[in-house]
Formats: sequence, structure tokens, C-alpha cells
Amino acid sequence: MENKEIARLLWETADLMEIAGEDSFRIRSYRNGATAVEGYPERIADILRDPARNVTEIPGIGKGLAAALHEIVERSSCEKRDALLQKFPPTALEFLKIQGLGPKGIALILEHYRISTIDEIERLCLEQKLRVLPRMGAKLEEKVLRSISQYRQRSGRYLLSYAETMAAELMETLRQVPGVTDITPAGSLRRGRETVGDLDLLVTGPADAVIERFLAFPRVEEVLARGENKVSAKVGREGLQVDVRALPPDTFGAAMQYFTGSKDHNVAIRTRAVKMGFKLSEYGLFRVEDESKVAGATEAGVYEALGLPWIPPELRENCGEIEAAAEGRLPELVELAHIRGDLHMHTTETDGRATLEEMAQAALARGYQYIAITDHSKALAMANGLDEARAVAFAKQVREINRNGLGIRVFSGIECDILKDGTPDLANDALAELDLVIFSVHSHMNLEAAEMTDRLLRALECPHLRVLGHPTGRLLLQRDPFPFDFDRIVAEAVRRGVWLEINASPERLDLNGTLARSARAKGARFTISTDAHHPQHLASMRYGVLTARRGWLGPADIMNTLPADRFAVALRTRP
DNA sequence: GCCGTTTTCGGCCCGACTGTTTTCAGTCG
Repeated sequence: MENKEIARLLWETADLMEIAGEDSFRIRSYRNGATAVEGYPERIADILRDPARNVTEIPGIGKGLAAALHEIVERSSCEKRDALLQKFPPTALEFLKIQGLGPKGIALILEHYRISTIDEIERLCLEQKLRVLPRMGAKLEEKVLRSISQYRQRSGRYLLSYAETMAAELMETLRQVPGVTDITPAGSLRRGRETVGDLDLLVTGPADAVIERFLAFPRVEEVLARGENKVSAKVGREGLQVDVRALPPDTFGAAMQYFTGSKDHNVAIRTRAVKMGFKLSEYGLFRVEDESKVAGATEAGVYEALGLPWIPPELRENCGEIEAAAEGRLPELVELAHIRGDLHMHTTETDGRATLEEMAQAALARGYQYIAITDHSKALAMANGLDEARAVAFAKQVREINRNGLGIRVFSGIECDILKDGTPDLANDALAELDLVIFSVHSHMNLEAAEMTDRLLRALECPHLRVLGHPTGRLLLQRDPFPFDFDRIVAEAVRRGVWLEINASPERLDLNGTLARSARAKGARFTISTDAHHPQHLASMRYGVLTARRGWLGPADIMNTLPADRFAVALRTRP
């Protein structure tokens, strides 16, 4: 069992304990344990098996959790979790995802009504049966109804990072089948969309063996369809639908083109093919007059035969990419290799999991020339945010580190909260001491658009502000972006030389591609940063790069593609 | 349940908001 899965079971147990109203500190220990397990560099299962080792050597794991870990690895559950699942339906965990209902509310509802589905909670709201319970009223019923409808809208989609990890696992398995030569994900995953509905895997090789191997994959939960060349199944606990297609090599390119989409892009490409006297399908590009095959083995070949250069998948949304390709003005897109530094990360000084030195080492290992350490400010009390004195003292530590020559340049910074009225959480003289100041909204996200716009405009007035962090505040599949006048904020940011962040955290990807493209058209510049709270999170950079590519951004648009010395100059330069 | 110790108990993060109350519990971040 992998650490991630173990951590998930601990999280679940903690959630159930919360519904059961258990001691909050005990619950926190479970959560701390889960985080420790998730981020641990070795496999917990291996440590447990090794008589010379003891899992209590992991900070956050004591005797109690060590016993739970043994049970979890042996039988995928532990006593505590079993007991709680006797008390509550497993769907209770699902209820926690409805905003407005917390553990206490759920416990109360379960105490009074025998229900087990979200549909039933919806019915209780519609029948006005929540308001009879203590501390519940009409407003809450309304809120829960709204949350349920939002919840339904997003269910059935998965984070890009989740789908990508699953794809990697499956590809690894399928690659072992003798005779398999090519294998690639298609669909929205290949286009780098922020969320993915289902996963398409294309394989060249012996169909029977490929399908057999796929179905033998331990995480296949339910087979939906099985044909000669194609198989469809729900995979993993979350039920992600995976379609695996086995293809002959001479159609691989056409199939990649077809299954990568998007649908709109394909319709436009096919229309172009028809006008040129061709017919394009997943089997190849054919001349209409004699049905002879013109292309199909490679994707580039298909595009070329249509008079186009190969179009990067991230652009295939029929948003001008075909015209641009035809006119030879496809943009040069930013690549992961262009990124020279990461400008947003946290450390143990606030809510990060690793020290300044450890983050710097991890960044160095990724080949970066520089990073900025940007811990939270004091308004984020739950994260132990920095006040002015601590922020300045921490900046001093950063300067020390640079003197010691880690081999990577570390800029001192802050992720300073934008308060409700638009003033920064920290005073100007403290901000002036720091190399890089990010401003972010973390609270009061339900303001009206006009008020939010004023708030952001006010924040932009601060002369020390350099980067607007995760500008729309969205959390994918969880929270919509807060409303504001985007164009106005971009115009003001451009005027003041404030860069816009593309937050690469897979839960955020904020700005998204569409907004980034529109901001670029207005002259905006960007940073791509991971908002890492753990060294492993630095790897999320690729999701940020994908998002930037979907926004048609090139290396010149991204400030952290600059070499360290030029970046340092840019930091000090204002328009 | 973990941790650290002035070491076997006591502390562990907390402020703001909301809707429900009529003084505050629950939720969120």
C-alpha cells in the first residue's frame, strides 16, 4: 500500500472522529499523522516490514498511530475507523464536502433522520425539515441547497494531477505488455485542462494482451464495456472512467489527433479537410476521390497534409489556433525547461512542512537558479502568519543563507493578506525590507464584484506589491472564483508593474489559461509558482506551465524564466 | 494522540463571520 492511500484512510478516520464529536486534539493528531505519512520520502509499508525500523521515528507518529498504521497496511482499515463506520454511513464523509454543513451539523442530521445520500439531504431541505433542528434555520437550508447544486456540477470531474498520476500508473503497467510500442494519454489530459472527465489511453500493440493487462490492474473497480480493441472501466476508488484503445501503428497519429480533441478543434479541422478534398477520421486522412490514405501514422503528418504545422495540444480549443497555424504565427510556448526559479513557497516558519534550507535544497535539485520564500502574514492566524517583526527577522535569515552560499539564490518575500478593505496586512516599512511581495486574498471572498474590485484596486496602490497571488481565489472542484472586474484589475496591474501569478498548485491553477491569455493581450506579465508547502510540491510547476501554455504564453511573458541576475534587476525595476 | 519536559502531565491556533439566538455554536480559513 502506498503512502498516499494510507494517508487517505487516516484523513477519513479523522473526519469520522470529528462527526462523532471526539477530542479535537486527538483528531488533529490523526491529521498530522496523515500529512506526515503522505509526505514521507520512504514507503511506510516498507518501514513497517523492516524489524530494524520503527515508524515512531517519523515525527507525528507515536505509539497509537503506529498501531493504526500496522492495521491499515495489513487490512486497509483500522479498529478506530471500523468502529466509526458502524456508527455512521460511509457517505457521511461525502456530506462534509457540502459547504455550510460541518461535522456537528452532519451528526445532528444523522441523529434525527435516517439518511445516507446527498439526495436525501436535499429533500430534507426542500421539505423544510432542517429548520426544526436546533441552531438550524431557513437560511441554512437555502445555503445547503445551493452547495449541493454546486457539488453536483463538479462531481464527475477530477483534478488534472489526479488523472495524470493515474495515467502514469496505467501506462507503466501497459508498457510491460510485449509488443507495445507507443502509448499516450489523449483527451483533456493531453490538452492540459485543469480538470478531466475521463481518461483516454491510446496504445499500439496486441489488443488482446493490452486489454487483459489493463483488466488485471488491481485498481480496476468495474468494467463498463469490453470490445475487441477497446475497453472501458471505472478505476480507483473515485471511479475515474478510463478508456483504453489498442491501435495499429499506421493509424496512431490520426487516433491521437482525433481523441485529443477538443471536439470544437476537431470539427474545425475536419471542415478544413473536407474543403481540401479529404476526409479525416480516427483511422487516417483520406483523399475523397480515390479513398487513398494520405496520412495517419503520425499526428504531425496529419496536420502537415492539411497545410498546417503541428499544433500543441494545449491550444486545441478552436480559439484561433487553426488560423494562427495556417498563417504561420503559432506562438512560441513556455516550457518547463525555461523556468529558472519558483517565487511562491512556504516553510515551517508558517504553515509549510519543511525548513527554508530544505526548500532551497529541493529547488536546487530541480535545477533552479533562485527561489523566493513567501510565508503568510499575520492575518492568517491559523497558519501562524508573520507579523512585521517576524517577517523582517526572517528576511535576515534569508540573507544569512545567501551568504553561506547554498548554490541557489534565495529572495526574501512574503505572501501578505489583502484585508477586507484592501489594505495590506503588514505595514509598508516591513514590506520595504523584502525582495518580493505577493498580495493574496484569503478571506472575505463573498463580497460583491464592485466591492471586491475596489478592494483589489486599493491593494494595488501599495508601492511594494510585486505579484498578485492566485488572483481569482478559486479552488478547483471546491470553490468558484470570486467576482471582480478582471479587466480593470489587469489594466491597473500593468500600469503599476505588478505581475500576475499563475499559481501552479493543482487545486488552484489560478489564473487559468483563458484569463491569462486575455491579460497578456492587455500587456500583463506573469510569474508561474507552485505555492509549495512541501518540497514535493515544487513538482507541481509543470501544471502551471501547462496552464500558461493554454494561455498562449511564451517564455518572454513569464518573469521567472529570466536568469537570476536579470530577474534581480527586474525585481527592482518599475514602469 | 503526540510531544517535550522545569519529563509521565499539560498544552496543542484562533479570529471573523453567520445565523441562530438572546449570548453563542458552528463553520471557515
